[in-house]
Amino acid sequence: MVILSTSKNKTKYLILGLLSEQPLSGYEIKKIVDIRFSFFWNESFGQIYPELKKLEAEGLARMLETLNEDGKQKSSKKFSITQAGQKELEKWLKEPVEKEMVRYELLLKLYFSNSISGSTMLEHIREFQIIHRKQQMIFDKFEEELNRDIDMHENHRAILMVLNFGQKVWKAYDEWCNEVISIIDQNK
Amino acid sequence: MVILSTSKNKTKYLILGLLSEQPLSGYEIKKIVDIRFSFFWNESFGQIYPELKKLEAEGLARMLETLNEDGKQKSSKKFSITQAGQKELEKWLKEPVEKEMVRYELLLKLYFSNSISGSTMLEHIREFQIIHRKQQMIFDKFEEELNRDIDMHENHRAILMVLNFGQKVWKAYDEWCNEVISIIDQNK
DNA sequence: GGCGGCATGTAAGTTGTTACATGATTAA
DNA sequence: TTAATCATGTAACAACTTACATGCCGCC
Repeated sequence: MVILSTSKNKTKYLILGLLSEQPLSGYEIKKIVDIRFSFFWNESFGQIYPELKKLEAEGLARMLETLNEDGKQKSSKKFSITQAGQKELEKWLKEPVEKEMVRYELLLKLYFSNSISGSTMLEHIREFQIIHRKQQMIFDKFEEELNRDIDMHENHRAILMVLNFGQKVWKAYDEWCNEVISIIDQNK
Repeated sequence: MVILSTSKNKTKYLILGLLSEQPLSGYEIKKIVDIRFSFFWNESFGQIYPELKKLEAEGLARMLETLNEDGKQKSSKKFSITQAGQKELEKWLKEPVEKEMVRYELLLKLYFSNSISGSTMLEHIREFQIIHRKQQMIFDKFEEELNRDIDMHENHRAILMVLNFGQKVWKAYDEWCNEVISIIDQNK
């Protein structure tokens, strides 16, 4: 039995990465991923909460005081990163990037589209285009925001690069949609 | 308890889709996915073999004769699609496309790259670029091949569109890499 | 008083990966 | 004859989703 220690479990590093910026609760982590990362990452509560527990047990994260000044229980449990956690994060950041994982159901359907009518396929592609155009508007808004208060995040420059990836790839999606739509339209 | 029947299990449809073109064995399915679909899909043996069994049990696929003319056992088990299977495939093809799923570890690392040196990040991006340039050459070769024997597959046109998706998106990757590399280089 | 958002958490199920076992055939 | 490739399969595990339970808080 060969033991391989390639760092799978990416949830761990996502959480450590976010905690390295500021203390956060599980709920806040989920919100950030949904809003800012959704175009290249996803996580569910079912992964985040257990992982936070595990990180605490391993000494990579620490739960902050859960009492208010008045002695009452706070509603949310915030976690901060420990030194060991920061070290673990940096170790992962230096490791080679594993192949991204993608699964485009649209392309699968298109590949097999012989079995259905062109107009059905057309609908699928139009739907794809609409959804991704909405995301493009979100990119624009976020980029504008970032350019306005330039020092909101110290990792401002890196965020812009990530955003730019989305912009470029989503633009490619859009152009492809236009091309494919016109091809299918001609052949109807 | 609410039962929702959105067709998850995509392996099923991938197999049905491939079988709708020609009878195939599990091994051949895996090969096709690895070679032709790898840029937008993946499957492992651990999914394919059990799924084939299930499809047969459900009457959506049928195992072909496993004896040669000389009465000896063939080494591979080929499956063909049944009428019920073809119907099931078409049903799925008409259903709305579910959101594609993507996970770019590179972007996650870039987002958190404050914690590491620019040169490490640069290496990651160069590596990403190299890997994807190799894929671009594969796209080119496959496209050329398709344009040569124009009737090799009856779904020739659809395949070209799928390929074109890869071409466009991979080009966007490449341009992004160049930009990001030059930005990081300037700031070193 | 009820609704929506905030907030934490888990149990059950599904999906997907990996390592391993096994054996046939082919090419050097 | 030995290594590679073809070929099938499964068991154990890891990852991930989903539905559900629970309760707070503010506000209309």
